[in-house]
Amino acid sequence: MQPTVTAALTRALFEEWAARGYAAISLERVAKTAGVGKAALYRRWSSKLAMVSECSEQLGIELATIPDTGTLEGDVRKLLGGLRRLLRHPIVSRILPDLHAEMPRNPELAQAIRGRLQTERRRRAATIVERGIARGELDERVDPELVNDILGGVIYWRMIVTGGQADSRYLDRLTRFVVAGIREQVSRE
Amino acid sequence: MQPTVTAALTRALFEEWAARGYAAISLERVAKTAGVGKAALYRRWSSKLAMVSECSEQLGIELATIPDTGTLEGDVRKLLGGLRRLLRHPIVSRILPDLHAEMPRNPELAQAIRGRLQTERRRRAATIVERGIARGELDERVDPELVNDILGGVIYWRMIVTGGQADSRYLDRLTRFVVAGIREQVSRE
DNA sequence: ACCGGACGAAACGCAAGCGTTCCGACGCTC
DNA sequence: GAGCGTCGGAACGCTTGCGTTTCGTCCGGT
Repeated sequence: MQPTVTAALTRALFEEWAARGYAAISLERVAKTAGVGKAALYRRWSSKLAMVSECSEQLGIELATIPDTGTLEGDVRKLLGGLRRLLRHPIVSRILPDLHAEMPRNPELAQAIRGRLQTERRRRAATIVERGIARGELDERVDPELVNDILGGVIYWRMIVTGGQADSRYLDRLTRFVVAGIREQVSRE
Repeated sequence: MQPTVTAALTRALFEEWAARGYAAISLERVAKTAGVGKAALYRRWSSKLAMVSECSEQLGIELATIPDTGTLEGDVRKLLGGLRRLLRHPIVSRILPDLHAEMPRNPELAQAIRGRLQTERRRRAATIVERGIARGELDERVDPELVNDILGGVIYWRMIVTGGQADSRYLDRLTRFVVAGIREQVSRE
């Protein structure tokens, strides 16, 4: 098993996925793109689902932990900046919506993804909220789940769904929006 | 051209779309589901793309205008409630993410969708903001675009991407969050 | 120098689905 | 009641892609 061949196949899979969409992935084209025979592919994975499931797990790994900037607003801005960088990636930006569309139809895939990407994301939102509480910036009743939805949802919607861009000015406004919302969420309850 | 046949084909297309995903739509199955010969289908649409493009335009029509509740908070809550009802629809909730994944790969489809759904959505967000300004609840510098992203993005993310549910309590908190954010957005600029 | 495993390439049988064509049946209009 | 258009159903040739198999080759270990 040559590792270079495995790497070439994995990279080719993501290219094919981004270009054609999940359902239209052809392992024939993947092998050809990788400059590899089909036999080498089937020696590693038994089917399309097996290959996709295993390779998908590499998607969310690069998400670094959020550095502590000292303020809630700084942390939020930093997180949004990281998300923007991720969603700008030409491969990721095409694969993510495809993945989300496929998950309800493919329980095995859904389990692999939810177990990895989303747990990680939730953890990061929780970290930010906890820091805010520890600093005294936030009431302890703030719901990390809602904060997580807002941090992820708005920028995902903006960049992926509507195809709009998110410049620094946009991120700044969004940051202020989110911070104000987090504070207000509890102060009136 | 029997209208009942056209209706049966259209309905069958959406069922097939929701069940299999855009790329895996089979017009053979669509015709069979509709209880119709393939000839009847191809007498109406020249290809899969033609059928999907035309039928897609029926998706966003039902979006009613937002009733004026008298307060910004009431309007926002009403809009979110309507979105929740839409996103709970079993067919819509499956087709929408599939559509968003397919749009970057299919310019013709993208144009049809962006021209209909998104323009309509933007208009509704703008209406709410304008009412808020007219009532004196909002500063006139509020950016309707950002408001639109937040209204649509968070609940879409919550219900479609993460597969979570949005109960009334969640919508109430989200409403407070959004209203607070809208106000704060400008007051500090 | 030899031997075995992984390699690229090509062909296999099979299934699905495209868009087309032909058929006989049914219903409406004149 | 004769004629025309649409209907459902079936088959057509064609392409794509699956997963398998068979080659001959190349490279690394002993």
